[in-house]
Amino acid sequence: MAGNTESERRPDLAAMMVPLGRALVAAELPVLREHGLAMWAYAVLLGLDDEPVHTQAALARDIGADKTRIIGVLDDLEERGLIHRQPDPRDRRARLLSLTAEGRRVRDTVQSAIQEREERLLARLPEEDRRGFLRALQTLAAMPRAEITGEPGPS
Amino acid sequence: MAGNTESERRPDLAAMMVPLGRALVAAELPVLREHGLAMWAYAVLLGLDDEPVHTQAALARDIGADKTRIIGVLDDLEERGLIHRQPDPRDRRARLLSLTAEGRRVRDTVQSAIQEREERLLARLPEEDRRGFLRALQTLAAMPRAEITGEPGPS
DNA sequence: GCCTATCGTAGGCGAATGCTTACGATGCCC
DNA sequence: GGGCATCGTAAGCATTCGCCTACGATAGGC
Repeated sequence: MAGNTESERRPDLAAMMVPLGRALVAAELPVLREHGLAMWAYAVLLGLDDEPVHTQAALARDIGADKTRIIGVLDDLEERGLIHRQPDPRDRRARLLSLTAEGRRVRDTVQSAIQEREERLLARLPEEDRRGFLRALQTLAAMPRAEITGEPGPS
Repeated sequence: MAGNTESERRPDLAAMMVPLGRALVAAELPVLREHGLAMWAYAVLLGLDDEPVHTQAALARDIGADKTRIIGVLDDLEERGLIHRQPDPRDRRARLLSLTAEGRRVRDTVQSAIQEREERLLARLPEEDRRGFLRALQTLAAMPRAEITGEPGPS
């Protein structure tokens, strides 16, 4: 056993990760619905988080959406006063995107509610596992996709 | 700040887990295609893993698929000699499902290739994080879905 | 024996998604 | 100032997925 510390058979990472992800999303949905947000709308609020400016195309890329598919989402969020969408004076093709104060408030409220649920879940893990889990997850999530797929990527 | 060891802002679990899951699936696809397997077919091979017997409906439930949607997959796998599908003598409505020797071989080959890639990825994590990550992931993945969503479940 | 439920199979519907094309407005390189 | 690229917008297309209905065969309770 000495050199074989973790040779226990385990399921594939994806086989665990994907259903878990689905379940976590399902857990988010009621919270989002309470605030009248769809998943993509929430993703937009999160994507606008720190970035002060943005162009719609860049935002779409960031949150893994299609450029043409978030337009309706942005329309809705703008109408509800959660985001600003002003023409960029320096590039009149682009629209500057930012959260309104209300948008920030909604994002914080929703994210707090969601993460509170998540913390309740994480609390059931042993302390050491939880820390490693969160650190590893953040590390992996921050990796460029090409490093995970092993592809050479779009050279 | 003493009692606040991990208060660093972190993304939502789902926001990390879902894209990561997608990337891991994308990493699996070339391997699967090499062996002529679609994702659902691989899921079936994995689902038949240890269970000696099965009914198609139970298998579908296990791998999170629709009862009516894996029929074609099973047809194909049977035709290729990777699974057995015999009528159950004790319940002539049902079909007993099992892996053939060849099916087991393919499953092992593919899974080894997949997990080898995964190990290369995991190797980039610090040892302690990796252990906690894998343990926590297995714990969470083994939880019934209702415990994650927080729903009372289908009582 | 009847009634109800389950199994496998077939087909279809509606929503979501990724991808593509097109178009007018605009910016940038040279 | 001409050519090319990018931005936002609109529309369409093919695929996938979850879900639902239906149907014949069969089990099982009573």
